[in-house]
Parts: sequence; structure tokens; C-alpha cells
Amino acid sequence: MSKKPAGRKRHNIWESTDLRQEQHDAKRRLILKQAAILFADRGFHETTIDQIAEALHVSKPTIYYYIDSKEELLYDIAHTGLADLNEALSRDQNAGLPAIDRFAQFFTMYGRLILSEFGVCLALISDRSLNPQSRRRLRSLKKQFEITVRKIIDEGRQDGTICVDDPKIFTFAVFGAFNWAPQWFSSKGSSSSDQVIADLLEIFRKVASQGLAVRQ
Amino acid sequence: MSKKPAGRKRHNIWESTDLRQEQHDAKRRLILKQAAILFADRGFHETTIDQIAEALHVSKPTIYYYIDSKEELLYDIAHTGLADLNEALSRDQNAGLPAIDRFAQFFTMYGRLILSEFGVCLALISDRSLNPQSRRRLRSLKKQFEITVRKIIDEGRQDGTICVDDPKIFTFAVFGAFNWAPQWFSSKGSSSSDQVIADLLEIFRKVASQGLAVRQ
Amino acid sequence: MSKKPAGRKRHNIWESTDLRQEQHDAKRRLILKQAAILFADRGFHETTIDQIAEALHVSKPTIYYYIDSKEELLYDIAHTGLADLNEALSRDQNAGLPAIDRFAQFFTMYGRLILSEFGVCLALISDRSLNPQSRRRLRSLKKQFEITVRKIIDEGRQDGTICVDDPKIFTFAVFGAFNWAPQWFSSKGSSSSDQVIADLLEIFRKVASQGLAVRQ
Amino acid sequence: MSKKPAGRKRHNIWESTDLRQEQHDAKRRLILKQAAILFADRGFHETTIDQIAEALHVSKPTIYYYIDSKEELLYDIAHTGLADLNEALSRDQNAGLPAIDRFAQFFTMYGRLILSEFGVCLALISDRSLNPQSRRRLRSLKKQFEITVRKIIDEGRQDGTICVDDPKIFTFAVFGAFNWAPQWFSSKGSSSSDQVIADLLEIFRKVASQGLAVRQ
DNA sequence: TATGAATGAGTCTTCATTCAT
DNA sequence: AATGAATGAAGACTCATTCAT
Repeated sequence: MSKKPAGRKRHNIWESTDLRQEQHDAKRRLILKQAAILFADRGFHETTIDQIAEALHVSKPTIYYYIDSKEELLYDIAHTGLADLNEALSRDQNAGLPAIDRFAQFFTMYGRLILSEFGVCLALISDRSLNPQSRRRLRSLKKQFEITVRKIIDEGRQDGTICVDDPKIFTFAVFGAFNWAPQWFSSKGSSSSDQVIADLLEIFRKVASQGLAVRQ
Repeated sequence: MSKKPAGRKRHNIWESTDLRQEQHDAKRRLILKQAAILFADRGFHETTIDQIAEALHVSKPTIYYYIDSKEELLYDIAHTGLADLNEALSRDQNAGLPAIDRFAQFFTMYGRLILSEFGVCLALISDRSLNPQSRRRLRSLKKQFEITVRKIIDEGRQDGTICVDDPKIFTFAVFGAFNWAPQWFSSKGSSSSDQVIADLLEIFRKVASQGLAVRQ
Repeated sequence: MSKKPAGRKRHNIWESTDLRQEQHDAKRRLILKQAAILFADRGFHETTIDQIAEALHVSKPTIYYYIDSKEELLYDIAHTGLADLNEALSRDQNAGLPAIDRFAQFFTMYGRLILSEFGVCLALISDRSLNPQSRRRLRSLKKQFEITVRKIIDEGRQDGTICVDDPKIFTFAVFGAFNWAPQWFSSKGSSSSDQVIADLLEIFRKVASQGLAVRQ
Repeated sequence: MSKKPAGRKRHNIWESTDLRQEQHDAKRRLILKQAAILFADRGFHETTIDQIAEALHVSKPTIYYYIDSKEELLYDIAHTGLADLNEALSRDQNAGLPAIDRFAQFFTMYGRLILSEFGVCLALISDRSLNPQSRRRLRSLKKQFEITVRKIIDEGRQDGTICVDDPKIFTFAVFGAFNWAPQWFSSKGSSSSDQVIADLLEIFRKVASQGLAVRQ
């Protein structure tokens, strides 16, 4: 087997193992991505494993070499999206910023997720196709984000940068507005996704700083 | 549909064409309602005709006596909801009111729809299960509402009661917030649906009157 | 719907229900029988539901209208056979007879079972295709027969009509000899199944009365 | 199969044609053994090539390096068992002994086979999974043993050491009793396999010498 | 009107087997 | 000699829908 740029000095066995694993993971992610695209486009039940395989120019059993079931596909897509968001969130943890800015930061990232291949599935595909356990896990993760937002809002009330009547309803409203975006946003439209996210955000930023305007 | 001309001696009331038709319609509506409840609860694909039949204590072919296909069921539910809204809308057409009030009026009704049995399906169930024609019709109806809202907003800009940066995005945001409600609202919770609707509305009313507040 | 020999006086509705149920049961039993024949002939895994359906000139889903799964098919065949045997057994319960005669009676019936359509599956088809619970139930039923036989042998030792060294091994030997019969017995051969059963029985009757011969 | 003519400098022992062949055969036999164990334990169809590979800590294609198909696996197991028995049989061919003793000798060996890894498959696994040709070959081999036994019995009638009514039925009964043994015998039980074999044998020895006892 | 029975058309999933290295 | 990856072929099971009464 001729190794790509000739065999590295030592550890080449390990390297090849690593590369294999890497390749494997890469392919698996490709499958998830393609599945996510199709699910988002046609729906979960309207997409067959065959179609996913075909879109990737492989055979159906190949898909099953990388995943265990169609359900796992959906779960992993959602989970990956949520995990990515979590990671992005924890990366720029600007704890020092005013709550309103952290609010904006959160939904900028959330918006990017929800308009990404993986995120769309979160907003568009019902988790009713999942088994109770997977559904519970996913919902718990989502709940976490709700809690995060509510905390930010609470903190905003204290640091005087956010003012809303009912944090719970407000939170749901923002999530709703963002989750609805995949239904109408088209990357082929005039605005970029970042523009759309900013615009949506602006609406809620206004509300949140409504009562404060007077003081300034 | 003209039934056979004559009626049997007695029971002719039962069998009178009108009542028959009435009965027929009533039963059909019962089926739609039960289907809507189940669809909203479990999802379209996760609900079988058998389950709908069982919930109504009839047999599966009975369902097919009243509807042509599962798809029609979904279409009719959505269509009925939309038509009901349209009717309600046209009923109190307070053309004289300020735009912001008409805006509020619209979403109060829309909210009631979306939290009703029939409306939930609109927000929760994807129309991807419908054939292209039905989907087109339904989308066209929904679009109509978007247009209505945009018009109200435009008028609000003129009568000085509404001020938003981007009417399109704003419209989508409001619809998103309302469409998301069925995901979290529970009639068993502390707030009534009307309360929730009012709360959601309040958020967007604030935004819409933001720029104006200063002037007044 | 023209009832067979014209409608009976009253209860004809109930009668028709009964007849339906009867028909349903009859058809179900036909399916079991056909499945049993095919399983015995080709093996469980070598028989597809399609083949069973085809043999009955119905479509595959029709089979599923009467049974829940292929596994249930196998379980029900085995269970029915065992239950039939049990019933036959309890029917002529000649408790007064000498043990050796009851022994003969038992294996005459067992032989008839094991050479019948349903019984063949018991001897020929492994229960490993069943889920643990079904397997356990079936094994428990079979065990019951072993116990019955051992008890008869024990009683035979007391009433002086049976004499064997090791009742356990002896029991297994007899069951083995009978269970093996479906492997070689052909209804097209020269001996009838009853003849074969009698012949097999004769062998073990000899053994059982070996030590006693002297006394007589 | 003549391997490439020359050997590498060192390690030539390892790579010597003979040892290579030996190793190859040894590994092949290991595979057969493991497969036999799993087939006997779970059944043929319930065992996947992957499970066999896993049990041997190798990969699936490795199995295929040594065998051509799963079917061959089963055939070879059965064939090996039968061949081993044949060999053992021809080894101590005590043609001079009384038939009854040769009868005992035969089934002692047969019993050992049937309770060995390879033999269990003969009794437990249906040959229906084999192609017609393999099945025919195997059945022919088994038939050979039946014939052998019948001949012994015939000779027993002549040398006055065996007396049975129907040699055919008797033969089937004995085989049945022995073939059934793997179903209930457990090496973890109180009796050794040799004990069980002796016990089973004793039963049939009694029958065979029944009529003779009186005369002596 | 209503229903027990029947079915066509899939879809997921599995598994023995092969390919390429 | 060994293996990660890939696939053809098949089978169980489901479900919307229709038939016959």
C-alpha cells in the first residue's frame, strides 16, 4: 500500500490508524450532513436511507456501516448541532460583558446554528421520531439553552441592560422567532444569514432595552 | 349531493336529506378534529388511520367513507383552520382602528387559531406530506396572512402607530414567535392561552411603538 | 349478505358474529398449519412469509392480519401442538390403569403429536428463533411432559409394571427416539404412523418390563 | 498446493512450506471449531460470520481467507465429525467380537462424536441450510452409519447376540436417543458424557438381548 | 353507513460476501 | 495473511387504501 507522501519516520502504523479513524469520522460526518440536508429539505419520513446513500454515491449498507439506524442519524444530527453550539458558546465566554451583549452573542450563535445544515433539523424536524430516551436527552439539552437565556435575562435585569415583563414568555418568543427562520430564509435571497440574524436580534434588543431608554 | 328522492315512513326526520347532510358533516368534522388532536400530539407520520378510527370507536373504512386520503385529512385540517381565521378576521373588520390595534387584533385571532386543535397542526406539522398542489394552496393562504400583516404594518407607518425597521423580518419574527407557542404552551399550565397571546403580543407591540414613544 | 342456510330465527346477528369469529379462527389455523408444514419441510429461516402466503394464495399482509410476527407463528404452532397434546392427555385420564399402560398411552399420543403437522415443528425446529420469554414458556411446557413421564415411571416401579435403571436417562431416550421420528418417517412409506409409533413403543416397553419378565 | 519454490533467508522455518500449510490447517480447524461451538449454542442462522470472527479475535475477511462460505463451514464441520467417526471406527475394527459388542462399540463412539463440538452440529443443526449436493453427500455419509448398524444387528441375529423385532425401527430409535442427547446433556451436570453414553447404551442393550435372556 | 378482510407498494435493516490495500 | 470498507440480495414488517358484503 503506497502511503500518500511516503511513510513518515516512526509511528507510521499509528499514523495510519489515526488517519483511518480520521477518514472514518470524516465520512460519518459527511453522511450526517447529507442526511441533515435531505431531512431539512424533504422531512424525516419523506427521506429514505436509499436517497441519502444515493446522494453520496454509495450503497445503502454503506450508510449502515457508519450508523446503526435511521433514528440514530436524526439524533446524531441534532446532538451534533447542539454540541457544536455548546462548544462555540463556551469558547467566547465573555462573562464580563453586559447581559444584553451576552444575549446578543448567544442568539448570534444560536442563529448561525439554526441556519446551518445541522441546526435546521432542530427547528424543522420533530423529535417525535426518536425513542423516548433520545428525545429526553435532546430536550434536556435544549432546555439547557433556555435556562442559559433566562439567566442572561435575569442578570440583565440586575446590571440594568435588559428590561422585559415576562422573561419566560420573552425567551420563548425569541427562540420562536429564530426557530422559524429556516422556514423562510433562503441562502439565495438578498440578505445573508448573518444579516438576518442581526435583524432578528435587533427586534428583541429593542424590546429588551425599551424601559431603559427613558433613563438614558 | 341529492340523496334518493323519498324518505322511509317513520324516522324520516333522521333520514331527511338535510339532517343526513348535517350528520355527515358533523361526523366528518369529528374525524378532522380527532385527527388534528392526534397529529398535533404524535405527528402526522406517527399517527395511523387505525389510531384515528380507534379513538373515534369506529373502523378504518368508516374514516374512508368520510375522507379520501390521509393527506386530505391534513389538508382539510389546515385549510379549515385557515378558513376559520379568515372568517373571524373578516367578521370584525375594524377598518377604522389605528394600525397597531388592528395588528393586535390580527395576532390575537391568529394566536387563538394556532393554539386551537386545528391550528396546532399548522404550526407543528410540516406540509411536506402534502402533494404539491395542496401544499401550494396552503402556502398561498398562509402567504395571504403575511401580506395582510405587512399591509397593516405599512399602514401603521403612515398613521404613525407602528414603527419597525424591516417589516418583512418583523413579520416573520412575530409569526415565528406565535407559531412556536404550541411547542411549549400547555393548557394545564398557569396561564390561559389568551394570557399567553396577550403577553406575546405585548412584546411586539413594544417594538412597534418603540420609535414613537419618544415623540408622543 | 345471504347467510348460508338462510337466517336462523333470532340471534342471527350474534350468530353471524360467531360465524365470523369461527371463520377467523379457522383461517388463522390454516395459516398456522401451512406454516408448520413449510417450516417442517424447509426450516424456519428457509421459509419466508411470502412463501406461506403464496402457498395459501393470499398476499403477505394477509398473513400479518392474522399474526403479529413470524416468531409468533412458530410459537403458536408449537404451543398449539403442546396444548392439543395436553388436552388429549387429560381427556382419557385412565388413572386406574397400570403405569406401563399409561406410559404406552402417553407415548402413543405423543407420537401422534410429533408426527402431526404441528408436532413436527416441535421436534424439527429449534426454539432459538424465539424470544427468551416464548422460549421459556415452551420449554416449561415440554418439561411438564418430561415430568409426567417420570412420574408414570416412578409409579410403575411401585405398581411393579415398570423397571428401569435410570428413569431420567430412560425418559430422555424415549423422547429422543420419538422426536427423531419426523426425520425419517414418511407418510408415503409402507408403515402407517400409528404402526411406527407402536413399534417404537414396543422397544421401550420391552426395556421397561425386562426385569419383571422373570417373575411372571 | 505448491507454494512459491524458495523461502526467505531467515524465518524460513516459519515460512517453510510444510509449516505454512500446517499453520494454515491449524487455523482453519480453529475456525471450524469455534463455528461449531457457536452453531451448536445459538444455531446456524442465529450465528453471524462476524460473531465467529469476533470470538477468534480476527476480522471477518480473515474467516473468508480460510473458508469459502458459511455453508462450507457447516458442511465441513459435519463432514469432519463424520470422517473422524469413520476413522475411529475403522481403527478398532474388532471384526471378531460378538455383534452386540460391536453394536456397543459403535454407539460408544457415535455418542462421543455426537457430544463433541463437531458432532453436536450433526444432531442440532438442520442440513437444510446446505445446498442440495452437500446435503446429499452428508446424508449419504449418515446413511452409511445406519447401514453399518443394521448390518451389525443382522449379524447379531445370526451369532445370537442380538434380538430385535424390527431392525430398521430399532436402529432409528437408537440414533434418535443419541441424537437427542445434546439437547439435554450438559457437561456441567453430574454425569460425564461417557457415563451418559453408557447409560443410553445399556437401555438398548437390554432390548437387544431381551429374547435371548430366557434361552440362556 | 359501516366493517372484516385483503393487498400493493414500499422502507428499514441484516448479512454473507467481496474489494482494495 | 489480514482487514476496513463496501455492496447485492433478500426478508420482515407497516400502512394507506380498497373490496365485498
